[in-house]
Amino acid sequence: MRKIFLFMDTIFNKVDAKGRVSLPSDYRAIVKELSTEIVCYRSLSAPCIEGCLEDTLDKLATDIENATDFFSETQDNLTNLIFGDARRFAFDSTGRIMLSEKLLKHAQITDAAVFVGKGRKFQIWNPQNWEKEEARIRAEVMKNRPTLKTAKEAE
Amino acid sequence: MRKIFLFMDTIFNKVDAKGRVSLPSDYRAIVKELSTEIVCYRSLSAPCIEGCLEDTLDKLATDIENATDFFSETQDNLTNLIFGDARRFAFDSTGRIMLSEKLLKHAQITDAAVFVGKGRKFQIWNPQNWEKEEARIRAEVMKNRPTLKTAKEAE
DNA sequence: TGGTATAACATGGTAATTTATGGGATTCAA
DNA sequence: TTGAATCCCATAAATTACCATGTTATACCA
Repeated sequence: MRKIFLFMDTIFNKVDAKGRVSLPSDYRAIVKELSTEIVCYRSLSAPCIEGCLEDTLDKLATDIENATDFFSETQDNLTNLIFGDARRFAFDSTGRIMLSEKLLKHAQITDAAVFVGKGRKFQIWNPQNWEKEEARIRAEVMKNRPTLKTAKEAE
Repeated sequence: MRKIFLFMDTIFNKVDAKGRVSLPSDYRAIVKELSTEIVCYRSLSAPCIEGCLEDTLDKLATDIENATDFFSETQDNLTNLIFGDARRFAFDSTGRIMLSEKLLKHAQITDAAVFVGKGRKFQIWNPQNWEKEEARIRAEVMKNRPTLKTAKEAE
């Protein structure tokens, strides 16, 4: 098992009439090291789908257990939403997954999708929506370039 | 992985019609200690490509996780921008990588590139642009020579 | 020190492989 | 038995691995 798992890059893929999408090969390579499935859920903060390895959600669960006093009730509620929403998705022999109606609707995805790497996680966007979102983020980050230090203080 | 490695020197290489460039052999020697790949992304502050080992980004991912919480908006923005842009680049048996259109365009590279060592990272420049940038940096540094002490205080 | 042999490297071209994607067949369940 | 989900096959395009050559740098020897 490799030590490093990072979902990266921005990949545009088609969604066919059956709702099938190819998981980018880079992503598959990562997933295959650990299992045959990814976990997806509706993002709580944006009109997109979030995906990760089950390990990542497991780590989140552990973090909550170890820092119960740190987490507020609202954050606790958020985790409930995530675990209640999340589902495993396996990919077939050609590397495609079939996303659910619920997820596609939330992300407004019909015939094309963009996979955006986020390190331990990734997101799946409607291409037009992502284009706007990327511009927004870039503008915001450039306006006040964060350091890890200020990022922490800003919270 | 070796503990000590530094990307150094400035190396000029050609870029062929397919976007292939030889990674300088010194750089390859460093990369080979750990894997067969480097990670490249568009610099946030200059018209050039930045490259490093995946370890370096993995460390960044961990730092972001530790500095912000799972639901942080800051974390969202940072990870989208950095990991959404980065990509792995493997080199073939002759030591070449194939840079993407996106990266080449950002750095205005067409038929030649300059690799500039930066310690843990390195940059890839359009030769003319680098010539100007190097002159600019040198002039600036000479004008007001920084020390590590003042650099730290300035934060 | 000078000259030559050797190895390493950058670079051009081509073959082989992988990937994304469409379509059809098969299975399963309501 | 109808609709949906899964599996399998085909293909075009993009990516990657491989081979060949000239050039440069290095090592070796007289």
